Amino acid sequence: MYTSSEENYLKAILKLSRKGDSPVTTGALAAEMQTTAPSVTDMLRRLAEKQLATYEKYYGVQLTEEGVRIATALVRRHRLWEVFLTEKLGFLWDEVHDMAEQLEHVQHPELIERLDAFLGHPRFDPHGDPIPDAQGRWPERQRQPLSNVEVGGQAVVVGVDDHSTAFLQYLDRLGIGLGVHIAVLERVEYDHSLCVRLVEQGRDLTLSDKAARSLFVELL
Amino acid sequence: MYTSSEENYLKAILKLSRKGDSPVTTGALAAEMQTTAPSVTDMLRRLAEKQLATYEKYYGVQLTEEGVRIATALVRRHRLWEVFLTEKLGFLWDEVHDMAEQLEHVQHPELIERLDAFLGHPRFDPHGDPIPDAQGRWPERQRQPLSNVEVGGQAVVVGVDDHSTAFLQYLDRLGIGLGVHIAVLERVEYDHSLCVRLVEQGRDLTLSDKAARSLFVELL
DNA sequence: TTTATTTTTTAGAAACAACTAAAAATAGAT
DNA sequence: ATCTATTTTTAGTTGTTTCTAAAAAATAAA
Ligand SMILES: [Mn+2]
Ligand SMILES: [Mn+2]
Ligand SMILES: [Mn+2]
Ligand SMILES: [Mn+2]
Repeated sequence: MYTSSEENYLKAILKLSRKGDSPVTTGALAAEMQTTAPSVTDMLRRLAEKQLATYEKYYGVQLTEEGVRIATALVRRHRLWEVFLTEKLGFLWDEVHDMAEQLEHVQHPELIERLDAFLGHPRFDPHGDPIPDAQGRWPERQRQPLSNVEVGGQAVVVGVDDHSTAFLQYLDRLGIGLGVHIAVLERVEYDHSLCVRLVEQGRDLTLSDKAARSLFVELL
Repeated sequence: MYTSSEENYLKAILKLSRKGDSPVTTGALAAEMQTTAPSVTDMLRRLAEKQLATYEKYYGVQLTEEGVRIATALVRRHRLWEVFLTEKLGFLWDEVHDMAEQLEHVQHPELIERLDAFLGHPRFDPHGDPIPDAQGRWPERQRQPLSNVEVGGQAVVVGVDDHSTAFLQYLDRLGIGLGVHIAVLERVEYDHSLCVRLVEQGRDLTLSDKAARSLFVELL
């Protein structure tokens, strides 16, 4: 129905507008898509032409209802494939994104619902990100950065804000992953770094403020 | 590395040349790819340029070693995905080809080997077609059309020559699928149709010559 | 061996998706 | 309000993949 390139733009526009920056600017999209501003302008005209977005010159772009529908379905496909790759094929959470970027474009009316059932209808992906359901509804979960938790508080890791391989592999080496139980022991006032205890492993370690702000947790 | 279009042409050239028509002609490729002769000529030049095929004007095309390697890997990916779709997601054998056509182009160094292991290293796909191994070797099986089996002979269905939805759904309705045990009861001389018994179901039926020639069996 | 038919290639064009360089519009600062 | 800096759009180009129409080559027929 739509090209992979069009779909990637729709997904990027949805991501940026859900982050709050709406309407989405040409420059923000160029940065997100790692391309140039003229390429973005071209595509925005095509998306508007196809009624997937409303585009006003020098102002920005917003998805139409149909655009949101398609972009949300893409996020659903991307994240379900990520679950498949980790749960069924044994890939690590830092390895699956690039494959999912390709798999999400596979078109078939029934495929993704079968995959969803095969995976047991997961609500969150390997990075803790919500998976929209078949109707486009997003599961909600009250999560916050670990850096917000007060000293003495306890929480469970439920997501990451930074999806880079470097950060994910660093977390692996520390023994931190989704579901890990963390107790905040101390906050260093000098650089806001955090001393925490991994409750299950019974191991203490120090996290930089940058790392603590990139970890999402649910309070206990 | 290569575009989906290039990969599709490589796969088609491999298919036709394995069928015996080598070198492959522009016309045969145009028919196989459902496109026009000029499009084929263009692509053959590009494939030759990239050392994936040797192409001589007005003569035909042959894959290079690298071309064979890539095309064989594609067939492997296509057929492993077809196994996944039937075995794990519960699709029927007439539903999986179009999805596999898309999935086969997903690029990743480890993905297909992980999928192969997850599926238990199958050697044949849902249509009975051989799945090349990671080194590009094709499993062999001495199979023949059901129409060749003499009266009184017994055989097991191991493949189909016609992959059309119409034929596959017709077989479903008859109760014929891979692994079904067939006994040939009688050959009608008039139109070469075949009276057979489905041994497990204990049911007798008549197959046209066209159908019997499209069914591959292994003799018992 | 000409002639006619079929097949294949060339020529030219269109749609898509990307780019660089230059012009235009907007936003920010004096 | 004017000038400056940034952002965005326009213009022009490239590469890919497809097509139709016309020319050229190969094959088949007379
Ligand atoms: Mn991802
Ligand atoms: Mn993810
Ligand atoms: Mn197939
Ligand atoms: Mn098959």
